[in-house]
Amino acid sequence: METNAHAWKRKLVFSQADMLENGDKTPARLRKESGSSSGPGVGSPDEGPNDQAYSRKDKSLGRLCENFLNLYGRCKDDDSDEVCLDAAAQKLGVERRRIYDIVNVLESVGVVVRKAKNRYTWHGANRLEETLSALKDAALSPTKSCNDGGVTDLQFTPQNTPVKNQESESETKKGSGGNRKDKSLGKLSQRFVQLFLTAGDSVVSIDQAASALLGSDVVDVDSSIHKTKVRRLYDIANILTSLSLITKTQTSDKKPGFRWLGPNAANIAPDTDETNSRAPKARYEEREKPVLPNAKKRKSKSSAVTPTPVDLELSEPSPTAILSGPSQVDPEEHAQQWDDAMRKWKKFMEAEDSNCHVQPFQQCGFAEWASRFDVDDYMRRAKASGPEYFEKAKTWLRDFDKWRNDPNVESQVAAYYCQSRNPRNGTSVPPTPGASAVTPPCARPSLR
DNA sequence: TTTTCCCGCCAAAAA
DNA sequence: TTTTTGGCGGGAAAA
Repeated sequence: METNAHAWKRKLVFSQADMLENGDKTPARLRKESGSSSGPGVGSPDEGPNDQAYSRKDKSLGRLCENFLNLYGRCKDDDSDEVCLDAAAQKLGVERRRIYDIVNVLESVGVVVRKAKNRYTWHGANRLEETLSALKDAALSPTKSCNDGGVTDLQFTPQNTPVKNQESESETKKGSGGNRKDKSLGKLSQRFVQLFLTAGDSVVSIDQAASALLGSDVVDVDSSIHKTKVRRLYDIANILTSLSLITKTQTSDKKPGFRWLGPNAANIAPDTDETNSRAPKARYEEREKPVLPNAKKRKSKSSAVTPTPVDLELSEPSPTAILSGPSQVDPEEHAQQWDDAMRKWKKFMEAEDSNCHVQPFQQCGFAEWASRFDVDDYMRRAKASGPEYFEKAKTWLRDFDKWRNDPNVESQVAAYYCQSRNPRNGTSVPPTPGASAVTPPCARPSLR
């Protein structure tokens, strides 16, 4: 627990320091005098060589999203669930542009919903499954537009043009006629998620996803349109990763890819008309067409800001727990799921089949369980159950978090599996370099 | 070298 | 018109 708490604190303390340091509109990243990419160097001439130790991980969309979740996912009763983009940018110490990226992806899965200009409503995980269900439904019923049901428009243009035809090579030029919304990050995110929802638990490679989202007629992986799509997919993936909906992994041929960690796709019931009507209202609906002709160029008004220190006093909840908010699901129900997963795990251990693979991780249900476990709620209950329960729970949680947060957990699980199948020695050779054999944490102490 | 992805320009859309 | 939104791709950090 301590460790974990410290990790979170460290992360957040760093963010705060970072905010304070970069309060001006200039990114901490050093811009070369010789000029940035496009356009005149807008960078800051006064930026000295003194800001050293820049690490772009600390600026990543994923990290930023985590901070965003911390900020809005922990609302107490007296807090509003309204998200103001300006305030968010200010509190997080980033340019408004980055907030748009995050919010668009969050909106695509129903975590927030646009309420008005510059304002969103926070829904956390409340609508997640509904949204996923609607997305799955739309993916499976190509003739049905999600628009009808109120869920974020996706997969089809307002004219119901199938995705595959949306982007032909002719459309590659920026600003060219194609519907801008069709290329929006939010929509792309939904289509990306749909790939997982309809593909079972298989790994989706980034190239594969880019090709799928571009349409079957664009196959050249080196084309600029493909590269652009890949860039966007990384943006989206980082945000979805921080929501614990997906995790980075590799395909069988060592290509970068992602695996679904969210609610088990197989368990997400296709949307019915009835549920659809309750689906979150989101906004990629057709906006009124502007009557005005061209807009004007404008000098980039950096909305970055002088951040105000925000109270990010945290314990150590996981982003998923934050997202889930208080008591979404009975923790005892989760305990049951965990025990089931453990039982299945043991069965795998005893099975004759020694085909060493990561499947046990998925099939036992650990991934799903981990993504749904409400740490905050569980720990609250543990505390209420008495000091001895609380101590046990803390110990267990420390192990569990260590296990869960390890990026190599799948290969570790596989390693453990191999080890247990291999009686030759007690210290197995992990199948994946760098992975050490670990056991999943033992059964979670039951409360009262 | 390749992969990852931050960053901010600038155009579309909205007010 | 001004302001908000967000597509896009250069190019640098990280692997």
